[in-house]
Amino acid sequence: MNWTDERVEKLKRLWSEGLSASQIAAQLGGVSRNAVIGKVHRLNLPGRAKAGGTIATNRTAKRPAATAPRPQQTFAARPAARPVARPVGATALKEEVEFEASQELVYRPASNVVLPISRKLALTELTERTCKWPVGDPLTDDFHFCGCESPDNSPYCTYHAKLAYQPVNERRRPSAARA
DNA sequence: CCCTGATTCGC
DNA sequence: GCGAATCAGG
Repeated sequence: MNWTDERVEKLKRLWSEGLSASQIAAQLGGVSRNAVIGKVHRLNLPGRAKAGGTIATNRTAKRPAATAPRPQQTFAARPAARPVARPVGATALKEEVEFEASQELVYRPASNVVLPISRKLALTELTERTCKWPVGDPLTDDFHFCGCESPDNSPYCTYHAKLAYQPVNERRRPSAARA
């Protein structure tokens, strides 16, 4: 992934808006936060006043825009298809089925990934370089695809490619042995 | 430990 | 020029 003019421009914009290097890296896709920081320095962009989350306050016209705090994102999974209760009624299977049916799965992204700003593309707007992660319910008008730039050979943007959802419900399957 | 940006230095 | 490794700090 090379620094095209377009990507450099985006980097400058996001940096001036106060996004962190890791967030910018997630938006650009295909680069690490180190790469972003390195590029910022090579471009001689004004750095942050102090490290560690505090946003710079000085200088001409480089006021960081309101850093819209990223809301704690939670994703309510579509209710899983209710398992069909089979006539083969072993107790274990019944418990399994009831367990599945009672699960209200709530997913949250792993803490070390940054949610990209979805471009909300329609299916027909996708290209080889846009993230194809579906968002929303396909049966509604809100359904779209992430559409962020995806790295080479990846159908998804950096975020969605390594997204590791974890069930908040830690409840174990009845048959699972305690560790 | 999580995160942040800054710096170094081999490539 | 690039960015991983590393450092220093909140």
